[in-house]
Amino acid sequence: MKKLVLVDGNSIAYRAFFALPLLNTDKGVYTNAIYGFTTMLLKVLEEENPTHMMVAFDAGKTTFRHNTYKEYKGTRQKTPPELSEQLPFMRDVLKAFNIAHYEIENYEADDIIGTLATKAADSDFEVKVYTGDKDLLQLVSEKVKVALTRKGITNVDTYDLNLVDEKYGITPKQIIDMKGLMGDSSDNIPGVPGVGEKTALKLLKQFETVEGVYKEIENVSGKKLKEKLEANEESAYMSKKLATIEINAPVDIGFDEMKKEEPNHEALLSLFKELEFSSLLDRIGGSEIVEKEELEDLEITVVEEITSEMLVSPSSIVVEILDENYHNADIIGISVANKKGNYYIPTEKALTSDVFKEWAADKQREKWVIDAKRGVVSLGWKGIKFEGVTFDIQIASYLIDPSSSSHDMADIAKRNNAISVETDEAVYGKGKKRHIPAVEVLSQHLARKAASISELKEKLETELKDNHQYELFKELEMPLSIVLGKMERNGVAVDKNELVEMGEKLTATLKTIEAEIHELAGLSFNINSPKQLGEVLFEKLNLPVIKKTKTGYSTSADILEKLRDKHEVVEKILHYRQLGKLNSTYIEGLLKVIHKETGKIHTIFNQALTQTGRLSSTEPNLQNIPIRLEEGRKIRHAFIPEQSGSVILAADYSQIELRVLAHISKDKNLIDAFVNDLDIHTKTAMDVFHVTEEEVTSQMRRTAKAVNFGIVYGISDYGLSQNLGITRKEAQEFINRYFESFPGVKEYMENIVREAKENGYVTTMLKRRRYLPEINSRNFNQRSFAERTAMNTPIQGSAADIIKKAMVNMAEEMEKQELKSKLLLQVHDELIFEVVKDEIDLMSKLVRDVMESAVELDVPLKADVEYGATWYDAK
DNA sequence: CGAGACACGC
DNA sequence: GACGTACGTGTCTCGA
Repeated sequence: MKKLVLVDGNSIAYRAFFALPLLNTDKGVYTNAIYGFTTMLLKVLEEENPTHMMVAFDAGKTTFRHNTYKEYKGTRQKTPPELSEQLPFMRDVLKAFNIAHYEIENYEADDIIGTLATKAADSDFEVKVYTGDKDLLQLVSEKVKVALTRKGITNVDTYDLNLVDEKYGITPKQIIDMKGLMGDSSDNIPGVPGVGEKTALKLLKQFETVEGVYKEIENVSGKKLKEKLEANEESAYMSKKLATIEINAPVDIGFDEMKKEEPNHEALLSLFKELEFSSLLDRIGGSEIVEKEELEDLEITVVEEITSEMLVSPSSIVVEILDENYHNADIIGISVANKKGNYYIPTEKALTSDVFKEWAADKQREKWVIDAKRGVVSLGWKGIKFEGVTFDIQIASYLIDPSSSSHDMADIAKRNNAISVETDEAVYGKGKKRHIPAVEVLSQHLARKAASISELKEKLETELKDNHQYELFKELEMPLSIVLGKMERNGVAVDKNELVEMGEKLTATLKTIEAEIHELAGLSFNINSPKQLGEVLFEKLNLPVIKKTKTGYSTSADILEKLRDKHEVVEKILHYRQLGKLNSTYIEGLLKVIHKETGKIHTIFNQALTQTGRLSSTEPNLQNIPIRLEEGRKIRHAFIPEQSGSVILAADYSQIELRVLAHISKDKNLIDAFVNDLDIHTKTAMDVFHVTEEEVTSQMRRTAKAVNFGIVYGISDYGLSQNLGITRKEAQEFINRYFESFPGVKEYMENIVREAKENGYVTTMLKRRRYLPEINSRNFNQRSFAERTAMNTPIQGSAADIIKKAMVNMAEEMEKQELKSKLLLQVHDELIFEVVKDEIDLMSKLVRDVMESAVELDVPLKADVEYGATWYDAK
């Protein structure tokens, strides 16, 4: 069977351009549309495996349709130059793929496709059309299917006769009539004003065509509608004509010319390289070739015996661990680079060498590293002190631009044009294939890493200084990494039996609920499968479908919440979900990560990940232990002090983000509220609803709280509406009223967006930086998102700065006073300590003082301190 | 093995 | 005129 794939080139290019962020190459060539277009081609070739293929483009500005209606596409904005400059590259891509492309004066790509699809169907081809334009659905027939881009570019819905009927309830031919009636604003086709998709479909069901409507116009129900139709009869006929795809365009390309040939592999490789499509190079199997030609062996010494001459100051050092999790993991090799040379030290040699250990522990001998914490903690587990780290290139890279996809050595080296370092994945493999390579390979790899640290240290240091971030680096993040390392290494004690017991109870309850659900549903199924659950709820039990996801019915908690009183099984499912989450993530999850030797839990804080400057925590994530619902909160009973008699002390900042907002916006009203220590949500409610304190209802306070939440997290009117279960309009109204009450905040929001547009980035109080390239995007979504980010990042990021500062100050103070208490965890606005009995009073006061004085603001900082026998009791 | 749905914290 | 909307981590299912 012959199979012809026809692609609407302009339409796909447009979709790709607006769907993807504005990527560009080192040379400044924009590539997002080319990239999207290319991934789509790859996918089509893979999935369709066509015998014939052709991409049609529009030619010129005017077409025969302009003779009918000179305003055709009159409202369409000019193609942005960032996109038009990409179009020639797409033709290059097609050429390399050996795919035909075609255009004719006076006709649109649609018409070429329509003509060829019709011809091909007659010549026994199976035809598939790829486009982002719904108009093309009129071409669907027995032999012609239309793949319509859905979200992004590679995601498509394939329309055949059935699907068109299902979605619209009409035949493909009637699509034209639909457009005739409703028009198309994007093409500036007028249609009948006041008639939208719904009305058009209703009319077509009754009268079949535009002609049918007018023939029996007296039978149209609704006086207004009839009037509108009568007044715009001419427009309707013209619109139908405009929307009709020409199937007899003067196309002079034969099917022979569309035969799909093998791609020109070399041309593709060089093109992808030029465009910097590294992930696509992988897909066409070109990455090995690329890397090999770059690497030249570095001169290294494999160390037999460590001498102090090798370990001069400063030295760059790499302590390599295969495992992502470095707690008590094997060190597979160590490399050192300095002015004496590049050294590879086999692990055993290093760990048993007194020279090495002495050097490592010597604060005076400078070390430059990548991911200091990783080295310090892993050597710590081996009983080796590692001090004197003055430069961590990972943290530097993160501070310079947190948005970089990763801050590992291969990445940093590549970004900064340093000597090339292979990716860990290329050297070690991934998944099952991960392994330690031969020593020649390993030593090269590690030596290259160490050498690139030396090579780049100064460059990044200068960049930090230029950005006024050196203090942030040197005085905050570097010392913080040591503090975090100690917290991780120390770990948190847990009551294993408590967890096991809770788990047993949960498992039993879950079994009961499961049985009840199966009983109520009348069949046994996997409640954890949203797919099966959806089928049971919406097909078997016929509950109303509120929302669909792209794979089926949505069964998320907020949807189930709305179905609560429709069927008693819903409540049970919600409960089952809640307990299931507790059991699998928290009980079983935590039991799994209890360390075999220490019996404690050792998380890893990622200090170089979030875009705002917050930390994150993994394996396990100790920043999302339940607290909101009592059943989950009980998990905190299992977090206990290591030493008997000690307590868990939790200190959290009260409203730190809103206080930061008051400070940076200088809003008088907000500053007053905090200076007078008011309940901020009540105060907001009073202002937004124009009521006195006594008149504030709990509902009002709840709304005000959600508004404050929205301000802090940078959510949109939509987000707020979802949160409160109100309409978007109402949400916008609340936001407006908020800004009326806090005009300084509004001014700040406007200024920060302007600043972001001018600089391309925003900063926090301590000069943390976040770039927002999308702030000037023409894509509404991307731009709006960047604008909200501009407003939010200084707030959330400054709060992160402040608590980090408090942590560093606290560690310093505790060391100075030689306290035995320990910092265990940080949860964004909260610090958790283990406090020995005779330090309770001292620590309670000290923690509060240190947190509240971490920085000086226009409003007071407030920290609440609580302690108890377990984390649960520290409330 | 990766993507998607879902749920937890701030 | 629609777009599809806080972040980060982890678990489970499901289809390739």
